[in-house]
Amino acid sequence: MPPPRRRPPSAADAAAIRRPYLRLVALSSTLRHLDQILAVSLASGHYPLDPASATSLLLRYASLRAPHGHLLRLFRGFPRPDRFLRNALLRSLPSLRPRLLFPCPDSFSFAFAATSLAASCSRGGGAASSSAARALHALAVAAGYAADTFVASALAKLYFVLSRVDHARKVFDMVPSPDTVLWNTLLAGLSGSEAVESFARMVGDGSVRPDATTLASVLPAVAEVADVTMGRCVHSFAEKCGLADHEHVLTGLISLYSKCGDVESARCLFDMMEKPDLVAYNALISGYSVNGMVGSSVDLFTELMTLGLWPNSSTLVALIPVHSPFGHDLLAQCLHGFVLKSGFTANSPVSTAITTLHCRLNDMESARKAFDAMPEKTMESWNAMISGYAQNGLTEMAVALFEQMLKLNVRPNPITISSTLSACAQLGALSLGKWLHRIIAEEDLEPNQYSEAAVVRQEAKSRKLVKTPGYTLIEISNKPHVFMAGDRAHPQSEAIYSYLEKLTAKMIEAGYRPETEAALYDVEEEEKEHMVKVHSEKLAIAFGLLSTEPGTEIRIIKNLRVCLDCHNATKFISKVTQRLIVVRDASRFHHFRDGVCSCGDYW
DNA sequence: GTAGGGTTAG
Repeated sequence: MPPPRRRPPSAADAAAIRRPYLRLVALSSTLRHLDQILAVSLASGHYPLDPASATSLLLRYASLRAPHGHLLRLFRGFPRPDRFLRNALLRSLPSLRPRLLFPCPDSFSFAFAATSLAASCSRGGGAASSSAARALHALAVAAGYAADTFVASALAKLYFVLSRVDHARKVFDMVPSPDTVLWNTLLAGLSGSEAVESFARMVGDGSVRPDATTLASVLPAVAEVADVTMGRCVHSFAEKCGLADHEHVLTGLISLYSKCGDVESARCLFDMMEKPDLVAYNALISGYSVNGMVGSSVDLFTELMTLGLWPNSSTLVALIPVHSPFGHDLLAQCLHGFVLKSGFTANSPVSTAITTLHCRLNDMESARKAFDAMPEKTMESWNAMISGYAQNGLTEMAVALFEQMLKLNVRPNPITISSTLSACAQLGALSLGKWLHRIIAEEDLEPNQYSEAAVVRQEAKSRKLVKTPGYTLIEISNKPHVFMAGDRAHPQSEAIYSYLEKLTAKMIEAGYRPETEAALYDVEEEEKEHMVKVHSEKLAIAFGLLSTEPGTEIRIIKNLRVCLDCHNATKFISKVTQRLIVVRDASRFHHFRDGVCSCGDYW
């Protein structure tokens, strides 16, 4: 029997089914549900749908991540789309379709257009996106939407994504009465003192109320520029506003206190959280790591894994102890193993941290493996590997990698250049060094900026009220031991000094002559101290020799640059004791073996 | 039937 003929639906029919239809669409939780609704509409002669139903169907498809082709086909099924439907498609597609703006774009159109352009830019759009952004901005201004806070915040965000802070500020300045969201956009986009100043302006202005997003946006900037006192001020401000319990604000505060070195306060806030999420865990893990508490950081990592939270790249970058003064061979292997197994190898920041870690442990083969495994190397990746080679005395490898970088048309930055220059100097590769200087002069790598940087560093140093005291760290059976110059605080102090005395006699026999004070030049604070004081490196090495079996490698870490006399003495110590001694000082690694140092006496 | 802003790593 043929199916009964249906009469076409009247306007009254359409209105009657719209409400349950919209409800049905809103309740659908899978693409399959939506497909079924669509199929029923077609079969029952209700297609094409009215624009309102079509809009909700399209947005629901988009929110369930339907393929973009599907969204486009759906859209094209409506011969006369209204502005709602056009706006819905503009919002749902991942890159800007300027044609959808016309005719008669409204404030929704501009806000959606800016948002989709920003999304495509953050996925790696280049210079073309910048001109598209300016064109969109000009259209919005011409259409009279420059003062609309919704349009302005979307446009400002777009410019921030494109790193055009100047344009973003202009967008903000065009709005006579910015609302909280627009202020928040500005605060989130600016960094450091600029953000802090704008925050002060916002609060001082008094016309808008800061909310949790305001604080969450400004806290990273406060942490960047401020000391712990200002951090506490912002914290009490948050408390006064009743915003200090908000999860994101708490996370920002945890990060702030961690960066100021107050890990205890950070932990307190973390413990206040009802159910800390991954971001909160990451903030505290990072806090522990940068403050040298690698054990606590690993414990917290274990805790989050036990809770079934899966780490992301930030977790691993925070966890990998590239700042720790100690070597962590076993931890390095574990973490590298985890990165390999969990598929983070392709993540550049993670693999760069792994590269740096291996370089610091002088395991250049593993470092190179991690480096080579990165499908997309960032500037940081190149710099990590090049400076790793340079610091470990593999100067030719450093220069070769630098050349490879240039061949691949990757532009070096000042850090790359200075690492390579230091390698050239060690190699005595004068012509290559000169060539590099020419590159510096030819490319918006002004040689001045290097000398300026040096002046700034010097300035900062001389202004410091308390100079960093020199110390040396040595780890024996997983326990750290710290020595200062002339230190007698160590429980085995007596044994260390008497051993050092005997050792010095042997060294003198082998030809060692202690340097006199006059021979020292350009030295760090500790070296200026009176020569009768025994430098911390010598104490740490003597302790290491005493505490380990013959033949064991000695590995020490000095926070300042190793002095001329200690460098010379260590050469003799390696010879008379037949030990490999690895010293990491403030600028590089030194491998002392049989009276010779890998740095070739250049450091 | 449609909007804009956020916390963590380097």
